[in-house]
Amino acid sequence: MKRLTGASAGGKAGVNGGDEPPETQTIVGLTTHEEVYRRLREQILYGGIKPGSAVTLRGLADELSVSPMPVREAVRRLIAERALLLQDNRRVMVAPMTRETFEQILFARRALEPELAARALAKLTKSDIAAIEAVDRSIDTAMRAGDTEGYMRANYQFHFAIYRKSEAWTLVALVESIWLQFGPFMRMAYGRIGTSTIEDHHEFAISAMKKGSAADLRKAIDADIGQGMGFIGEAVLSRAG
Amino acid sequence: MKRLTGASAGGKAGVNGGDEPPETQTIVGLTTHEEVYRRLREQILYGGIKPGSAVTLRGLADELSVSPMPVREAVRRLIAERALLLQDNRRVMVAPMTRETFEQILFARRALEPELAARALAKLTKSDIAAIEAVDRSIDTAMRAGDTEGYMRANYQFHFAIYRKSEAWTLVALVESIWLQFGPFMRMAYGRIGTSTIEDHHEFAISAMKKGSAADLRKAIDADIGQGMGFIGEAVLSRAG
DNA sequence: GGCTCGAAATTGTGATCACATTCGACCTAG
DNA sequence: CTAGGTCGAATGTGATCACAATTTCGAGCC
Repeated sequence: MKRLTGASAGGKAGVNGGDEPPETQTIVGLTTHEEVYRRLREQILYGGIKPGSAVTLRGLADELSVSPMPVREAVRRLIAERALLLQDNRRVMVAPMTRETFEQILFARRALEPELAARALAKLTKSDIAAIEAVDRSIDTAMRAGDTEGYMRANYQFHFAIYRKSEAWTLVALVESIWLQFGPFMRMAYGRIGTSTIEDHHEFAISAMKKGSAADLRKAIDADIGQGMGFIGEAVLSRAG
Repeated sequence: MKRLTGASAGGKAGVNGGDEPPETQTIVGLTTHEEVYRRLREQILYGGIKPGSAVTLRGLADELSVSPMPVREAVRRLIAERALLLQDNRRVMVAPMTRETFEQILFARRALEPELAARALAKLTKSDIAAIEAVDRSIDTAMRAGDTEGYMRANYQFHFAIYRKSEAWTLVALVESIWLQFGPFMRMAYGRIGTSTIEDHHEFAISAMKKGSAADLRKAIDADIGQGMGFIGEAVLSRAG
């Protein structure tokens, strides 16, 4: 069972966790709900929580050994970002995917992500590109090993390492929200199909970055989106509407 | 001073407000924080809160005669939607506008909103169009009267009456988040320039809807965005970077 | 034996308290 | 008169309690 090591800044009212010395090795300066948020966000993004499965405030609180309060705030935030869905029963779950939602996410990604990559292009240094290449190699490794979560983490890093270089924070935030919404389904898709059949458009993207060609980079990103989302579409939406 | 009339569903622990009979005329079924959220959202969207001005949890709670708790959740949600900004001091304010943010919002609007309108086109009935025309007339009225807030409300209604008809909820949610981010600046812009000089692209949009021409509708919406955002750009960003 | 109804447990929501940090005003020293 | 410092008020964060609504599960009835 994971636990949030030690208390962070802010009010430490009431009894302490108990068995740990104060001032543990946690990254200080973060509020507890922020830490809970990041942890949940990762779990959702990399498929740790299956779509349709419900989460409860007290359950998560126990799991992370914190009080329900910071969990409430983290969950509320994730609901606002559409990573979680608040049902009419006021219960919280990972949102299921419909064909319509899927299609809209695909459109939004194609509209925003190639642009983001193009904006990043001018600001990419040699060492940035080298780092991105390294990430791409770890994608290949994970892919060949059949390590789905590793693949997803690396794939996320690959894309956002580029996008963040654009320094277009407003757009990056929009795209991150979109990724949160289809993350769980990526996991389902690769869990069903496997990672071995993925064709790699990242090579084209990297060579486009090296050439400094915005048009080629847009094309590569767009192709990558189309293929990745195609997988999800086939695997997840084949039977349901 | 506004107040949230009566208590809503959910725990009513401790002493009651005091002076009101139970079961007041409020819309029941809504949680308190949801109601607070909508109220704050409106204030932000229509410029009731000036950019850069700070809001406090207890301040808002007193203003609405609720406990700080639902305000916390509402504010947290608005922060996640980027309508409010959590500073390093952990204080909350309406986000200021920078040239970069402005430019990104403009891009995202142009990428998403014409598409949304085009998707709505097929589902628009005669009566829908008539209703939208009525909203457009109220825009004219407010414009001539110099009623900035009325103009903004009606303008918002005009756009989202169309967009919502697309039933593309995922995309609509993205666009709503974007509108929340530039709402306050629209108010500033019109407060400075006035509403009288606004050219009306809505007529073109309406005639495009009547003709059923998706291409024309896209063009009209795009032109409307360009003009509206141009106003904000000139008025708000003329001096600051 | 399958179904229904009711009691107990679980869950989300709101209120209140506790505390560390930060902001602001007032005061004092130069 | 200005700059620096100190103390009090205000604020965000987390914990705990209270309560209504929903869910869950087991006992009783047909």
